[in-house]
Amino acid sequence: MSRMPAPKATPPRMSDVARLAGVSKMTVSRVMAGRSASEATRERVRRAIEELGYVADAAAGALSSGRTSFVAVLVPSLSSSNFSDTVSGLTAVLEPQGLELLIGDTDYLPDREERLVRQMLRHQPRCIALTGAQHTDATRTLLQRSGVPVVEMWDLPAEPIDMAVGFSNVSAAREMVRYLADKGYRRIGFLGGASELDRRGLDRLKGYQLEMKALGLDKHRVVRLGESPVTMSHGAPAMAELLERWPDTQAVMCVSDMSAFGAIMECQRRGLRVPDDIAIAGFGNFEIAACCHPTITTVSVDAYGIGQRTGEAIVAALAAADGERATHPAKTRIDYTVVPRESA
Amino acid sequence: MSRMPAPKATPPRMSDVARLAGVSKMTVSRVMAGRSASEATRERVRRAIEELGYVADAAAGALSSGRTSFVAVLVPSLSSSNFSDTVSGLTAVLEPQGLELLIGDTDYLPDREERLVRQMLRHQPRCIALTGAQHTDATRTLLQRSGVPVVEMWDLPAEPIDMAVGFSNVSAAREMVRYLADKGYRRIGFLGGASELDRRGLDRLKGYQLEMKALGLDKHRVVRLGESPVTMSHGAPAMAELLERWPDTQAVMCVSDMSAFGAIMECQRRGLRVPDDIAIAGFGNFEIAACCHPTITTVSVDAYGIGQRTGEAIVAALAAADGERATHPAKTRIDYTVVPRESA
DNA sequence: TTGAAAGCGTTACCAG
DNA sequence: CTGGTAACGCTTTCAA
Repeated sequence: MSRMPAPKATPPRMSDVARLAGVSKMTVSRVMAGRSASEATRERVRRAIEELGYVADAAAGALSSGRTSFVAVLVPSLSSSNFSDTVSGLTAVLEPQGLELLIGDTDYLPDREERLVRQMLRHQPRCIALTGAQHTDATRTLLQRSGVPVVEMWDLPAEPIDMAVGFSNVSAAREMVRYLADKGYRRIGFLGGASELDRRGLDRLKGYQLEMKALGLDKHRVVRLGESPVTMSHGAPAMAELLERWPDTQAVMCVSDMSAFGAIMECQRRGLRVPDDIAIAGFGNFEIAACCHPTITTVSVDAYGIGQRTGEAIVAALAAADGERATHPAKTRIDYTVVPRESA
Repeated sequence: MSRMPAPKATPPRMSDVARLAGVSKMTVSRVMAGRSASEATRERVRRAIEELGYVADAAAGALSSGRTSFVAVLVPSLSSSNFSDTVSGLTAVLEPQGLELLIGDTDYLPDREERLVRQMLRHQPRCIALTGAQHTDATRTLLQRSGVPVVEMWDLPAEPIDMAVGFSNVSAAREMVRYLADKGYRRIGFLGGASELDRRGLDRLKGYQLEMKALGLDKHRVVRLGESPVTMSHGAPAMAELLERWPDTQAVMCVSDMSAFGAIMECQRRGLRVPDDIAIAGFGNFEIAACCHPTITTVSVDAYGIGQRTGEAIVAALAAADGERATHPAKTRIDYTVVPRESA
């Protein structure tokens, strides 16, 4: 098989299509945009497009019309299933609107977020969706000046930059503590909240501490271990350390189902029965929580739904920018629920 | 907190920066590109940019220079950790080159891939990375005509469109069969390969069948269940069916660690010990395979490495396009290895 | 329903 | 080292 001599010449332009169809560029443009044109013309143009394999240049269109079809999304980690689910939810809502996602992975690093925001801004996105409410000052200034609508996801900051779609990680964690306390557990530990960069993890830790205190229980059985994103392998050593320091612990709450899974594995290795000898709870309702043995008691958060609602907020914001007096609430609260399973 | 009256006026342009710095647009352009300019001028321009919060318009730059900094990547599923790892590997190599990823999720649907390819082509990407070698005719034509270099990942087709970075899923599966046979297992089953759209899954099934036949063993203990992406929940019912139909099975090979995990859970539920009563092997070396109990014997594939090598292939292709006579092999073979663990 | 001309904001190219 | 001018490929706007 010989490599083709590259038919690269130069890709066809709209003017080429126009010439072949015997019409003006404008008519081609109109046909492509689905605007008024006689059926006959339309057909001729379509045929010319097909024959030449014409693909319109988005940059030229954007420059000329002054608007792109980009929506920027920044998540801390694409490999966390909850964030990729959020991206799926966003896609589901935005794609039918003809919007395209510009996806970025901040790796939980505020500086990286700043770099990415600057980079995406160069593409004139119609809207930007960020994860969390923690941003560098430069990022805030950048966003402010750009005038691009911003949605913050996965949290409910007191003062969103613009809009927010999420829930209180503090409250969610408190609810889990109450669930465990209701079950009769008193000596409850916490695994996670290690990274200062993962605000949501820290908030869950804070929720644990606040509620334990409110219940008059000891809130110091905390092992902060492992960087975000939280993976399964973090759970085992953290659990080991916790058992080392507080052997009489009755229940352990983990910052994520991932670490809860690792913790359970560690218990099995030590011959501890879950939940008979020690109860373990997770957070996030990842697939594994329902599949492993014992199944993991967790807090279920609709990650895909966060994406959908964010998508809706974006669509509303764009409509509003188009002058249509649409009002979208600045904050959209997402439900979460404690899901009782076998492990706690 | 009152909403700002939108300082949207109109974002600053390069000409605004030029005026404020007292130089021409061209000088601003040069400074931004890091090209020759006296230190004094450079500093004045930088200050003006800073003061105005100027962000260059990528579309205008692309139109003018005739080149973007986009690289398009299409994966079947962003929520599969192996593909998001590949994306990470790509990012690691391409970002330092000033290239930006345009990420798309085909959902294992060839038609969707075609739509996405067309959409990405509108943005004039410098290169396109696809997953697998199965594409619609229209997709191939589209790519061919565009003249954009293409890298196919995760497979090694006989005739790549342009370049390929991957491995033979057939061979990898055969190797796992040999491993199991060497361990003394004879009645070996296979779980997966259900979706006609997941070529890699089908290839693993084919590898199983070929090698079983080569070894003179019965290759019919196959349960094809569950659509791609393969999730944990697919494993349990598939395992149940297999045990129902062939109760004397000694070992089971799964199309993915995800289904292997589900299968193991099903065994535990039935009181079957793994591997004493039945051995189970996975594919992919996902994190769970090393963390669960028993740990899962699997085929390790360097997903991140596929991304890196693809990134390198892309960089080479771009250099070649720039006239630099760089030669990059059309096919890059990625290693895989059977990882013996507890489950088989 | 269709067409011609005028830009959109940047960079390439050539002068100075 | 710096500046003017002419594109880049499309859509807007205005006429016909």
